[in-house]
Amino acid sequence: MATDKWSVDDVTRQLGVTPRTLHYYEEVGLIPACARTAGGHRLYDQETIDKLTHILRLKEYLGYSLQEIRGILDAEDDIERLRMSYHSSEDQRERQVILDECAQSLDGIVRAIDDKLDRLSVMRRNFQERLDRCRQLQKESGVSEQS
Amino acid sequence: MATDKWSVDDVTRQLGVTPRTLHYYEEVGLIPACARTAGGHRLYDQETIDKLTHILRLKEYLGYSLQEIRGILDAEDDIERLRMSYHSSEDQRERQVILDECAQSLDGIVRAIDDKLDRLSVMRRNFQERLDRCRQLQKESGVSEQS
DNA sequence: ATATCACTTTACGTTGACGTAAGGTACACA
DNA sequence: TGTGTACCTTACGTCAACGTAAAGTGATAT
Repeated sequence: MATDKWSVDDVTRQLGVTPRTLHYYEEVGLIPACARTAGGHRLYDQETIDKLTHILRLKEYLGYSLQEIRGILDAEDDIERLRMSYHSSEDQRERQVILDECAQSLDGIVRAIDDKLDRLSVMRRNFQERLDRCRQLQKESGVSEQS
Repeated sequence: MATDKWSVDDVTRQLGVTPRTLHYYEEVGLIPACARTAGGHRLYDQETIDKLTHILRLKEYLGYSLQEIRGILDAEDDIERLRMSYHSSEDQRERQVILDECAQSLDGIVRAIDDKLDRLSVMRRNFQERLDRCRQLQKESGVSEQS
């Protein structure tokens, strides 16, 4: 039950982003408004830091825009809420609808990643061939220099 | 020896970009200034279309900026020139230097793609697990509705 | 020949994702 | 209790990669 809190400086060091980025993500609603000290300084909890890590990966590795990321996060939050309220199940129909939406969203993401993996593999082969030809030229060039 | 030429409209339809994009890429030197009709309308040849295809893939699939892409294209052009002038070999030292640079550049790209592939795979697994859990909830929810 | 596109150049506008500066307050430490 | 950072809000600035509008010319089909 440590419920540790970290300052802006801590977070920026840990994640390699600027304070402005943290403020901006909060401003556009990507992360929730975090706790504050008596004087108004921000205090980030572990959950938010995890979320930020997730966001940065989606951005850097998958190339999603912040808008798209918000869509993904929303879908994930929906699932989490459903999972929490599993036994309260007020409206089963709505549960089903939300679950369908989430499954579709997640399935879309997985498919998109698969596509990306395929295309990346093709490009990898392509560049590897170029590199091989380049190395071949290097060898030939080296041989001709020996004479 | 057809040396066919295509209009702006042809190219934009084929590649799914706007005329402005073609103009812009020419403006910043990503593609060479193409041939024109007597009246000044652009005529693109196959080579330029191939280059554009390559550029768009680098942009979309690898997420490179136009600046980075120009660097890659330059390296590729260097290799091509070396390949063409193989037997004229004026300055062997310079050949070696250029070849080294190209090999390093290409190697860097391949490594970057490998990194990307790894990270993408990790994220794929991650989202797949989320999807599986979602599907599990769907099943459970469906079962409870049957009662 | 003429109407209708397609295309040209020039140049200002836009959007996302922050950068940066200003002016003031909070925190931590000696 | 001072003092040097760290942080706050507000707000204008920036940069890439185009979008878009204007005003005019070229291509083409009837």
